[in-house]
Amino acid sequence: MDEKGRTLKNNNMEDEMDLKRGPWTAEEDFKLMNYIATHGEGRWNSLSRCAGLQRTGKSCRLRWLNYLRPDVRRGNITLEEQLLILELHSRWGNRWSKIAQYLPGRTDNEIKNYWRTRVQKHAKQLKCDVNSQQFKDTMKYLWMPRLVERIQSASAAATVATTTKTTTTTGSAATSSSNTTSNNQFMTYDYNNNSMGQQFGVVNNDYITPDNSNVAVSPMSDLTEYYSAQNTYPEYYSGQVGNNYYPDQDLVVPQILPDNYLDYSGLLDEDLAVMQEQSNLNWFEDINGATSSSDSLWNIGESDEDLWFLQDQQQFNNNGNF
DNA sequence: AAAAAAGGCAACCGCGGTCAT
DNA sequence: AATGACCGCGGTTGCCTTTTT
Repeated sequence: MDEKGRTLKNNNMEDEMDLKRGPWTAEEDFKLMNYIATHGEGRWNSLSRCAGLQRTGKSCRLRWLNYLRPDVRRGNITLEEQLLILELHSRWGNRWSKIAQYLPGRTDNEIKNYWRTRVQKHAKQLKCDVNSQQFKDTMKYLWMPRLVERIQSASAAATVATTTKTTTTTGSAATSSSNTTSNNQFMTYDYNNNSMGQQFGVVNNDYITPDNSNVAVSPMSDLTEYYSAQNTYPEYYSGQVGNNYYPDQDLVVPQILPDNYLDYSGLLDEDLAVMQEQSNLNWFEDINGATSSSDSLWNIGESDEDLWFLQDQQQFNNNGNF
């Protein structure tokens, strides 16, 4: 027993025997999947025994939830998912399980790993703590808006492709048309009007269901689904005249404003000024200096993802604004 | 080409909460 | 009410792969 009275060793006789640890074999996976297919999940310790597995119940549960479950989503974290993770983490911190509820098919483990590898890497490159205000500001004012931009342009490109494919218009006409009339205008991030919060940052429980155990994983992200929802539920959106969309005046979402709505509307020039003053801009200067030195941190594994960051920082240095 | 370092990720561990007896 | 088993969460570890030197 430990100091709190808990048993340190599991009393179950089965667990006294040699239990297998480490990576799962295909045969073990097969046993586990087969058993769950016929008997369902839960009661993991007895499940493990009955399935003929020399594993702890915990191990079986983990293997099932993080890997074998049919609705586990594979592949890279999408831009939309990245945006959601950053946003939800800013709100809830390391509540991985809670965050994972809003990313169907993604496990808390995966999100946690994403955070630890990708996000903390950026913090490291900026030579600041991942929990510091400085880094939070970087995420909020640089990273997330940039993600929105990238989502927007990717979406626009997809629309162009679709339009070109399904109409007989010329390529240039199709491009021009889609740039001004597609749903993607909804995604427009207006740096001057600072209206991002009204266009993204909305996690709508109507569209992102925490209980995804029986929901087929859509190839389309939930965020995208939400954005396109303005067509399905036009009553939530008003004031759109023709194809002209004016973010600040037109979007009306009070009825569905969710609990976890993240308000970016307060992002004003004054806020930026305060932010800059508080951080004394030292980190921007550091970045600027680093770019011209041979051991620039931006040279570390320079991918597209890292480059945009550099570009934004430089733009800020040059203009003093975004 | 080989060694070292870093990255990525699956799996494990301890803890606290809940449930069943 | 007390106890032990189970469950789920968040932190951490360790191994395999990839990148860098």
